[in-house]
Amino acid sequence: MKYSSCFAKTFKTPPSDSDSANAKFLVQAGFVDQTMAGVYTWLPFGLAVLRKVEQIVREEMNALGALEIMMPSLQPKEFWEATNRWDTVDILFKLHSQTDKEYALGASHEEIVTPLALKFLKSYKDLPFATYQINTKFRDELRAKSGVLRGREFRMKDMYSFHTSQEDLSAFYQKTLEAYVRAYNRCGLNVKVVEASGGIFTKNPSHEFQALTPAGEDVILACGKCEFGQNSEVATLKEGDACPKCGGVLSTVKGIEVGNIFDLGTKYSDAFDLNFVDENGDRKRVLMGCYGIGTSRLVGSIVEANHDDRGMIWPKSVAPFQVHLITLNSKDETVRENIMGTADDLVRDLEAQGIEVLWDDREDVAPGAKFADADLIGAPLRILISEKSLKEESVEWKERISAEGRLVKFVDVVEEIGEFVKV
RNA sequence: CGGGGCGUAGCGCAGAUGGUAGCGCGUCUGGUUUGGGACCAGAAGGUCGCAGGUUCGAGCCCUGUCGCCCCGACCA
Repeated sequence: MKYSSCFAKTFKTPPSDSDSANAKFLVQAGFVDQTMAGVYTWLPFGLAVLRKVEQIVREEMNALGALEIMMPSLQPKEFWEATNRWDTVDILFKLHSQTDKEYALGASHEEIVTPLALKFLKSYKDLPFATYQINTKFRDELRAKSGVLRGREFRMKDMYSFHTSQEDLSAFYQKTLEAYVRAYNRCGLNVKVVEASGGIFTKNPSHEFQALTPAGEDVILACGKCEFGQNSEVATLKEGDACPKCGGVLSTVKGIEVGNIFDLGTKYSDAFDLNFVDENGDRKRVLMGCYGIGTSRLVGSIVEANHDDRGMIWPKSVAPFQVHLITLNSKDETVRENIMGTADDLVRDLEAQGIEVLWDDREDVAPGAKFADADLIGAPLRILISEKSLKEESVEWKERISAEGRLVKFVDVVEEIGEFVKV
């Protein structure tokens, strides 16, 4: 993609009214645009990142055997009354139609997925199964804050599982927990699995996934060696204690909650009378689990955990594009055409291999502005073609995470980039 | 919803004691430039969040209202 063809440009000055890194850089770099408090438009670069994050999550859910569906955001009042949540969940957006019917905007989808299961689930032979969606959620938060970390409209993957027995549910719950850790790691995030209040000793366990970053609002006790963590609000342990799992040392760190999983037991199957017939012909309650990842929050968390004072530093796996190509102008007409022609060929070769490139093809822009934009946008690899590099039959190769660049010969560059983008 | 801060050009800001709005960046035109946010000349762009009120006169004073940010309570 040519920078000159993208309508969503970077801003030289960051927005004045934000303090969190994700709000500042995502807006300044033209990844998102704030429509109102807690509501954002995802622009081309931001959407590219969001899609990659969601694809990673999708792959991990598929690997669990879950099937993707899409449930409605506009939801009937009666289902929310059936679970007694219409009047008790205060973050629920409620709206009236022109004929004065009332609806909820989906804050969560137990009220949709459980009646859905009721239509198909009859026998133990239908179990277990899991289904999920990646969709927009609406929650009437009293205070939206911190850029995309807490919006009133946001993206979320929510999965629901259905089981005949507690053993089966617990086993799937554990598999999902492990899949979550893999998904976060693939997104370049270091997470701790934190026992939510009640913890493993209660009948219905719940776990939170905390992305470790100084910008986090939750204080957790985390093991330095394994993924164990405990929310400091419910902690029975303290800093310096031994990790109950691996014996490592526990220390206090800050985290952003990027996921939450619940053993729901029969809470929703009770509300909707969701049963199955077992091997003996007896009617029994279905057991359920639900599992959520805030994917738009995940994007913000990745920025919080991966930036410096000049801009974002995207992990390769979720970068909007792998290569940020810069061409510098020359006063010599022939050299200039050579630079642009070389860049054009390189882009074609890379894109033929499925490697995404942003080419900053602007000609009347000072070099410093292009460097500053590349740092701000944060693609993993910056490739520069100039009169200087042309004389060496090379491009200048500089990774976002390193301070120094080096020259790479034209004949080698496509292959080297091909190697670089793997992993 | 409680507390605090702020709404003036696309972005960032300035506008003593009320007198009819300005700066930087960006944008447009022409020219000169091109390795860390260039330079010269010219130009466009604002019912000062909105609604009332006080006044001869309001960006500025008063009342109300909407919005945004931060802290708190609550949450993926």
